[in-house]
Amino acid sequence: MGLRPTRQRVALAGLLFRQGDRHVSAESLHDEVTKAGFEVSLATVYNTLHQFTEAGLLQQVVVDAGRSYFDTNIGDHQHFYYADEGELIDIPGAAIAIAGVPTPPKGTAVERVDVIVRIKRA
Amino acid sequence: MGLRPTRQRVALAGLLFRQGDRHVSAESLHDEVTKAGFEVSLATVYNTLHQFTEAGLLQQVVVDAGRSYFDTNIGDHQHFYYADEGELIDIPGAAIAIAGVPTPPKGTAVERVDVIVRIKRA
DNA sequence: CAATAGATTAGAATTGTTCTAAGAACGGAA
DNA sequence: TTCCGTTCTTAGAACAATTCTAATCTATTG
Ligand SMILES: [Mn+2]
Ligand SMILES: [Mn+2]
Ligand SMILES: [Zn+2]
Ligand SMILES: [Zn+2]
Repeated sequence: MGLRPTRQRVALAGLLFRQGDRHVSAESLHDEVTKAGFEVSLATVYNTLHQFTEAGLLQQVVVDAGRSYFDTNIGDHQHFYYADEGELIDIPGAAIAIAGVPTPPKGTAVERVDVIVRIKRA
Repeated sequence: MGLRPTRQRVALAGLLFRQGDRHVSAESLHDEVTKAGFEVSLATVYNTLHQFTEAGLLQQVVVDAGRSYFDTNIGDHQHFYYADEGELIDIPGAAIAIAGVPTPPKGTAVERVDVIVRIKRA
């Protein structure tokens, strides 16, 4: 699965990786690439985000039923999720310590431990 | 918001709370209630699951883009998620210890900390 | 320069979820 | 007990997020 540097993929990669760490939804990235003057369908944005994820360039973070983000920060870290604003905020991996994860069921291995700290207007 | 014991709600509550702890999707519960001989629309199953959640009888667990479960175990606990089988397995709350959650942004407070241990065929 | 295999794209289809408005149940007044 | 305003309930329709599929494009090989 060699990813060719097509017009669509180059445009999306440019937006995703130019600046620092980003949390984007498929929809928001599609808006962005469209406003930047490129013609890319939303389906292609999804395809590309999944391909980049599979290639290890992105991480997918699922926060709500029917709402997921793609994260350019692929290092070990966790998230605050502020549902009122639909906003994801990074928590450095070093900050949170998770102890006591039990042995997973036979025949399986731990792939990733996701922590979402749900926050609310106080 | 007094919930009336309607035919639909009584049927759903019966299925949800008869046996031990359960993780159901709206779709799977709808199948179940239909097979049990009741006529309840899928929209009503969603309504009811959300009402029960708001009433503190259920917890919603979001695992994948477009896949969420409702959990009759409302105590403090966490989950293994076995994506290959779409299966959620409880981890007792006492097992996992989470330390070092940073202070949330000003004006917000922590509502809940969700931990999902994603497991894979080894 | 074919011919072929593999990759790409986006429209269409599907899935999961929420909204809305018509009807049903309730409670108070007469 | 009947009427009536109010609140609650339900499910069809609408919507939103995501995935599928097949037509098209690209690369590779002879
Ligand atoms: Mn989105
Ligand atoms: Mn479902
Ligand atoms: Zn992040
Ligand atoms: Zn559970």
